[in-house]
Amino acid sequence: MTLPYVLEQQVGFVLRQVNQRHLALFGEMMIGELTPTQFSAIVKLREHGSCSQNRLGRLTAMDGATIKGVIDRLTRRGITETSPDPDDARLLMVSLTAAGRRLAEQAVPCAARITEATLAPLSTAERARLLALLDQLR
Amino acid sequence: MTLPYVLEQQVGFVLRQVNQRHLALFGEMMIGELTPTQFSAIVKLREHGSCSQNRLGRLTAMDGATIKGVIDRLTRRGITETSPDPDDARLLMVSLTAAGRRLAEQAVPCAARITEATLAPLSTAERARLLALLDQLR
DNA sequence: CCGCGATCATTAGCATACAAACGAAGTTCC
DNA sequence: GGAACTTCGTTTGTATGCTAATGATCGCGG
Repeated sequence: MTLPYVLEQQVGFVLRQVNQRHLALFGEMMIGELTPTQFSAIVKLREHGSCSQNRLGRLTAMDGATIKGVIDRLTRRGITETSPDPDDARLLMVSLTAAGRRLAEQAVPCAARITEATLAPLSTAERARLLALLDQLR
Repeated sequence: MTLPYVLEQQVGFVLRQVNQRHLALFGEMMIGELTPTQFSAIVKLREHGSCSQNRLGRLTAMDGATIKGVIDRLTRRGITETSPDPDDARLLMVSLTAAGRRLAEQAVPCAARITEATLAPLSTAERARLLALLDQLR
C-alpha cells in the first residue's frame, strides 16, 4: 500500500505558492520599483561598501549570470555604479551611488514591513519556528 | 531602538534559497527533463483527464501566460496535446498523450523521492510542522 | 435579441534563474 | 618561468512568472 501523491501537500509546490504570495506583497509594498533580488543586492552593498560583482552574487545567493543582469539594471537606473579593480583586472567592482544610498535608507524599513506582512498569519513563536525549520533546508 | 535588518534572516530571502535547493534537487533527480511546473501540470492532467488550459493553470497555481508556455513546451515534446472544446469556442482543452501518461506513471514516484530528499534534514514531526506553517502563508 | 461584463487564449515586455561555453586574468606548483 | 588550475565576467539559450493589452466568445439581464 502506497501513500497517495497529493500535489498540494508537497513541499516544493507549497514553497512555490508561499513565494508567489511574498513576491506579490513585495511588488505592492516596496518603494522605488525594487524587486527582491535588486533589494538584496542593495542591502549587501550598503553593508559592504564596495564589492566585486561575483562576490556580491555569492552574498545574495545569485549566480554570475543572474547578478550581472541585476547590476546592469540597477546601474542603468543610477542606483549602482561599477569600476574596474586596479589590483585585479578580472574584477568589476560594484558600489551604491549617492542616490542608491538614499534609496537604501528608505527601502530597508519598507522591507521590514513586507516581512511583517508576509508572516502576518503567524504568531511570534510560530515565526521563529518557521525560520528555524526553513534554515535547515537552505 | 530598532532591531537590525539582517537579510539572511528575512523570510523572503530564506524562502528563495530553500526554493533554489529544491529546484536543484528536482533538476538532478527528476526523469524526462521535467521541470517542477511541467510536472505539476502533468500530475493534474493525470488526475483530471482533460482540462481547459486556464483551469489547469488555476489547479497548478500558474497564471494564463505561464501555463501557456508550459503547455506549449510539453506539447512540442509530445507529452500533452490540445484541442478546441466543441461546446465553448474560447476553451483550449489539454490532455496527456499515451507517452505523457507513461511518463506520468514514472514521474510521480520520482517526485516523491525528491520531496523526501528536500525534507531529509527534518524529522517526521518537523516536516509536518513545517508544512502546516507554510500552509498558513499560502 | 442585444449590450455588457466576465472568461479565455494569446502576445509582448520585463525580471529572475540556471547551465554551458568562452576568453581573460590570477594563482599555484613543479 | 611556465603549465595547470581556478576565478571572473560575459554571452547564449531555456524556463519560469508577472503585468498589461488585445480580440474572441460566452452568459446574463433587460
